[in-house]
Amino acid sequence: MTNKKLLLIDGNSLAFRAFYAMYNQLDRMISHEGLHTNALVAFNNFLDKIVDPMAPDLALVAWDAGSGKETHRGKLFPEYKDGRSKVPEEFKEQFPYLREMVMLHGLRNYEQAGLEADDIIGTYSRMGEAAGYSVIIVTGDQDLTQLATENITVNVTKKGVTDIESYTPAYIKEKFGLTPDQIIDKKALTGDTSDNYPGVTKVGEKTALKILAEYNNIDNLYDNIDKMKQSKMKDNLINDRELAFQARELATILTDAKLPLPLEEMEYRGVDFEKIIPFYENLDFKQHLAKIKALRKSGQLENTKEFDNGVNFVELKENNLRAIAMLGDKISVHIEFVGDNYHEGEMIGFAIGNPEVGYYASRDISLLQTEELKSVIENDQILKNVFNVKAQLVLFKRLGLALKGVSFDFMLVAYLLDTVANDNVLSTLAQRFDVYLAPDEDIYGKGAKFTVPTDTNLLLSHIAHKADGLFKLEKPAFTELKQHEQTHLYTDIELPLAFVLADMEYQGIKVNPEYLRNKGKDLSERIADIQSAIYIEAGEEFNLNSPKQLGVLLFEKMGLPVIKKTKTGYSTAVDVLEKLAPQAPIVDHILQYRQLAKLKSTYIDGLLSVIYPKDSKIHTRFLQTLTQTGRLSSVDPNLQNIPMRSEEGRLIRTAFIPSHPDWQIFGADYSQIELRVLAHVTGDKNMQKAFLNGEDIHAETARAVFGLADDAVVDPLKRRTAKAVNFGIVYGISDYGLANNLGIPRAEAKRFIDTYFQEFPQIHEWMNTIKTFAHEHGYVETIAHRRRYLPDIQAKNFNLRSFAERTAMNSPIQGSAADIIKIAMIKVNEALRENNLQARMLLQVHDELIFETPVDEIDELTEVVTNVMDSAVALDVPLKVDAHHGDTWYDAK
DNA sequence: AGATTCACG
DNA sequence: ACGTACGTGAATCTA
Repeated sequence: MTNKKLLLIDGNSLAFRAFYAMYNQLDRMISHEGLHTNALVAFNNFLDKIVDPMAPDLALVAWDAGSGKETHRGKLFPEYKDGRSKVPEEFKEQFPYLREMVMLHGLRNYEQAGLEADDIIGTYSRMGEAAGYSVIIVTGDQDLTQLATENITVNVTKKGVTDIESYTPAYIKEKFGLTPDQIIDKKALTGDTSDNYPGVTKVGEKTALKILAEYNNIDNLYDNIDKMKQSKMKDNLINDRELAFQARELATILTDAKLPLPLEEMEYRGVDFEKIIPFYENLDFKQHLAKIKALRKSGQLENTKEFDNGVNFVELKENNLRAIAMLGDKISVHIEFVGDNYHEGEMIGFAIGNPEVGYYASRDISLLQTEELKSVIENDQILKNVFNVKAQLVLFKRLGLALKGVSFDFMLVAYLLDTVANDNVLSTLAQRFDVYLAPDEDIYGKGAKFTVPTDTNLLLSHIAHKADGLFKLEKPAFTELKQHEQTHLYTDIELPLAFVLADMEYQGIKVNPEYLRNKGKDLSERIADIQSAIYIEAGEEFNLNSPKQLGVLLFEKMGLPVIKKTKTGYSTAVDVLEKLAPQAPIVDHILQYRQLAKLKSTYIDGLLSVIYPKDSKIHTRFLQTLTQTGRLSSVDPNLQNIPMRSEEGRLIRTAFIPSHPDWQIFGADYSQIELRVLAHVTGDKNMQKAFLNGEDIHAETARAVFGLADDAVVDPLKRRTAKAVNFGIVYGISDYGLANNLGIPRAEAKRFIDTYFQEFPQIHEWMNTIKTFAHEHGYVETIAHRRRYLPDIQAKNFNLRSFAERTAMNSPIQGSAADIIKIAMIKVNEALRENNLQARMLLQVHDELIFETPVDEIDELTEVVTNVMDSAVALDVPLKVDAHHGDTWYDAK
């Protein structure tokens, strides 16, 4: 059905692009022999990513012979290519290697005296077309688009060498309104500065397109030039008539050159792995060598013609559904969906299977709902490998299925192994384990150009490869997990938590859009009022949302003192504006404007835009594998930063309501969890005693730091100061930071800290111990062995190193608190089920859990939730939980 | 795409 | 002497 393929590559223009695509790497990419390799690396990427997967039947890389002077164009026009800047030495030295690389990738090099690469390509493209081939041209030179026909596609690099724009006659028509032939006429009129031939004076691309739209070609143009209305352009056209016809000749690519090499001699042979290894070694292509090694190990290098033949898959159809039952008790499952948001992203295909039996894949998602598939998906005795279990759980829920038996989630394991290197992308995470999968970008393109391939084989092969990759990854990933002593963390915390989170997200939280809309109207009016007041006070209108324009007004026009600067100019952040407020009434108005504008755009408009009309609910996604500490984060929308601190903002919470009548919102939060964790992990007896006695910890800290009697009443300022010190300790204290926060001199801050450490000596000791541990091991751990690597702990740069040290102190605290609430969530969910409660957990906000519940369950729920939470993990200090409920989230306080 | 600002724990 | 408080996400402006 598909034609045989002839691939023609414009070697010079692509090599040139390759060189400049990685020009910024020039000094970094030097082989041990001192050879620059930037163009070689980029060209090799092009061959790996574009040519090898395409597997053409015939392939040729055409090169220019000599400087261009001896070519037929040079003879026509002696100044041809004069004035070209000299080819850089660093580029020239890579040329011989380029040709060898081409050969080792199984393509033929070709050049011929008197011809340029484009003439070779022009001629062979016509020969190939005549012989019935689909011809694919790849070049960096847009002029070659003149060669496009129904059977000849011209791919022109846009950026770098792998980002390509495909020119077909239809595309050229759409883009320029021209036929491929008219590309030549366009060039005749505009000329070519880089090849040093002029066209018609003052005619550029725009004018040329206009002329051609009217006259079709330059023959017709000059036949009718007398009838053209008098204009400067007409004079130019008449004066430069000769130049135009000369330019046309120069721009015309030969399609009938005499070329001795017959098509049959261009057979594409694929990569010669034997010979390319020493070649890569010589150039220090470490990445590529690793890739080959991995392929060889997995036995994929038997057949060198097919670069990628390791995964067998069969398209699943109605008539072979029965085969699924024969896969056995261990499989990979993967539903592929579009975008990040699995609540709404379109499911475009799936694969299921294992290396022993093979893989079954289909675009037809409804096949998953057949009895044959359902009985496998929902069977918890059939163990499954997946990537991102939470996403797969939600996708299956959307299909009415309950995925069970998941044992290996590569995304979760990879995150636990190294939060720093984690980018949540299967193909890149797999590389760390020497498993090579095509990046999604290679299959779908990226950004606005994302498209699901129409080629079913290509799509299903990609998905099947993912499923297969999970099998290759399982063993090495689990081995490392065990070495880290993180098996418990994975099996008993993160994996079960994913199921809990999937339920919460899928359940969603109900929102009252009416409330938000009314609040929005109110805010709009008030924002408009404040805005006009500000404009009057400023004496001009400007963009209030622009810190830059605001800075000019406040600090230049009004001459207010500059308190803080940012990288780009004056800071206009709250703390700065608050200091300026007494000096000018406008500043206070700006602060009001900022607050209301934030509420309107982020919380009113933002939330309204993510309510699902179907159920009037918001379905956030909790990112389980993102933070460096083990906390969750929440996106689309973020429901972990709904306003609370200001009353005006807190009212937003009124919009969050139960999904049934006679239900309420219920919240339970840990009190001072991080300080309790601090008391536990440091073993500090004084702080532990405060918690064991149920003291107000900040007041107790104040008594210690200010040397007050045990029963002394603590005034609010001292308590506030002590609270800030406590926070500072948790954040990995420094006198500078504390001084800044409290607005006190550094020396005073230092005294607070010194006294604090005297009063809580084991905290001091622990801070030193943990920093030493980080220096020695390069990472720190939580109570559940959650690990955070700190590569900067050895940095020479003071800032980087200090930051790493503070992180070493903070992460075990913040991370252990995260461990605790995660364990609590799993246990709470179990307890709800065991107690036959209808209440549902909806949100987690780091130290609190939000539920919706029937009113008549509230007493029991309070009992169950607080008990489970405060006993989730046994620490050396008690955990305290407070619970609240009300008709809306706002009222649950 | 990066910087700034501000919302939360 | 150095000069940042820890962890996040969204909206907006600017280049």
